[in-house]
Amino acid sequence: MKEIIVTILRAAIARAQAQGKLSAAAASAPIVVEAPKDSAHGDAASNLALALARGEGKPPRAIATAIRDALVLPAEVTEATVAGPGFLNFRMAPAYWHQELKRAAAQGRSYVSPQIGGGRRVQVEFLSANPTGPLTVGHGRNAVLGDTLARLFAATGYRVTREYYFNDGGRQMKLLGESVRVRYLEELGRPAAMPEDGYQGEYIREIARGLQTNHGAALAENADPEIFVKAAVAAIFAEIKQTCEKLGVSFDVYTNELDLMRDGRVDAVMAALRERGLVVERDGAQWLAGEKLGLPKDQVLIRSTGEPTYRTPDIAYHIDKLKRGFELIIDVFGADHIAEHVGVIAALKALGYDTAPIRAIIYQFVTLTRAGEKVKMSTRKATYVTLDELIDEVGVDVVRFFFLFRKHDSHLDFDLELARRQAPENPVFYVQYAHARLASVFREAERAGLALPADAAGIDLTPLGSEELELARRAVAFPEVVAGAVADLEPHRIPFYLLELAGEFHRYYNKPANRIINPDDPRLSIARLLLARALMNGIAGGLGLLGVNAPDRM
RNA sequence: GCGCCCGUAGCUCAACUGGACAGAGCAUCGGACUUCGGAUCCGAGGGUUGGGGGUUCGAAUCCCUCCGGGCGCGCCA
Repeated sequence: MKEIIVTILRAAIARAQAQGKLSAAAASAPIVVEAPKDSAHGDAASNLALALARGEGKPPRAIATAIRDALVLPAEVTEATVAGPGFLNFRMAPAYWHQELKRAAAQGRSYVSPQIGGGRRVQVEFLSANPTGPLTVGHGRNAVLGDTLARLFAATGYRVTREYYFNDGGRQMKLLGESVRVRYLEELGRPAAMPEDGYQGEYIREIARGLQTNHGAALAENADPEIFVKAAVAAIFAEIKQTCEKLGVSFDVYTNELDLMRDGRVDAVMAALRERGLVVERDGAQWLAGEKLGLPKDQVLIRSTGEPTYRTPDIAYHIDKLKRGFELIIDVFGADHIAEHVGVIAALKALGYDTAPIRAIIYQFVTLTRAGEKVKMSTRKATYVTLDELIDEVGVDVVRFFFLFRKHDSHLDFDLELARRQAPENPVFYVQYAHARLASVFREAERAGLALPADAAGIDLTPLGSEELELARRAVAFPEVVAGAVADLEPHRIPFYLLELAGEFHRYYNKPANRIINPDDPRLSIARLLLARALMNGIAGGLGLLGVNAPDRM
């Protein structure tokens, strides 16, 4: 639709120029066409005349009128009017919507995904939780955001690599191993002192018990600390992967810090930074020269112990990603890591890399609410709620939908009470119910001996009224919503759109006059069934992009 | 103190990235068809978009400033 309008507008500008009604400069103006939110303003609208007003030195409405007079409308467009301050509004012919509707019905749920990727390669790095404990609710937002972005890219014709990066070389790992060792000794009846920042969770004790089962008391003395670390990492990763599987989240590649350190890429980063005079030595440690990079302060790259901080491998990792030739590199992380990311990008730039392919999607924190009360989430305390527990409590569909039902910039308040409710005020069920209803209509149609012909092309859609064309218009706009969500990395637009589409359907469905199945009027019934098919494809397709089920019965 | 994000209806959040009258859900109040699923629908009240200035045809959106909240400012990640 937008393409059609842009084309005729461009032609109209040229004609108006030939008549001397517009200046030559007008041709270079970008033409923006959008679907107005209020359908009274037509099917498509352009602010072209408003945008040109300044350059042309004429009132917007006069320009709009000149353009309208120069328009030659093709058959698909029935009307072009000047409205409001100078908008050009267009109305499409019913036949246009009929054709689009048939396409949406025939293509199945994939009609919602425009093929805009062109096979370009995208890497999405997300979750990237270090194996120090079970996934938290906050990790859940990360996992669902990253996974859904990956699904969106894959569905729209990109080649996607889903990647999980974790730090297994740093101080935290030592602390983890030591925590396990302390619990292990305790299990053997030899109380030991837990390090100050040690991991206190019950899962540490379970890992320790496992070691006791397998090794008895053999690890009590002179054991390689690595044994404790490895046991912990293996056990915790197994649990993380299980939770991800439950959530419908998967990865293609796991990358770890230790490999980057062992094969010299971290050293290479240090050498390159040093070469450019970006490393200063102080207190026995190596620092990244912050001021030279426009950073607020210096940041440690190599500790005085000679071990790198997390920062240096992270730079090496991003270099690796850039070298792998992705056209788009997405980093998904929480707001607490933003300063770190800024530092990595600054370092990459200083080393001469083009960081344009890298785009960060930074989400704000998640709070849990139950009956209006905030649920405290502390790793140390017993009030700790794991992602696993959350999924068990409310189900995968609800978890995924709720995490996506906010712009990533916004704080997310997860209302457990609402999430548990299997009722209309729960948006997940509202959308799923629309799908189940539609499925039920098709079951009913079968009983009534009505079925859509395999080839939709021959179906007569002229019985559809204006209310039905409104629904069609909404359903057919879905691919543009998806395209926008991908371009701007804003998956939240999809659940919001789905809610609107489902709402419009529910309203339509509830009017007795709109009975889809009408044995007395098979022509009307078939036309409405085609509309129903398109709506069903849209809802199922949209939920599919989110990794949420579209049930036929509830 | 400095940096980033946020502030929209009583609550939780949208607003197509500068467009037309700022919209949904929850909560509150009042209603609905004897046929396709009432997990639905219709209606009502509720707003100076935190305050103030600016930019322009036009601002919730951009700029400045103040107020309030979150996160960060580790030889943790």
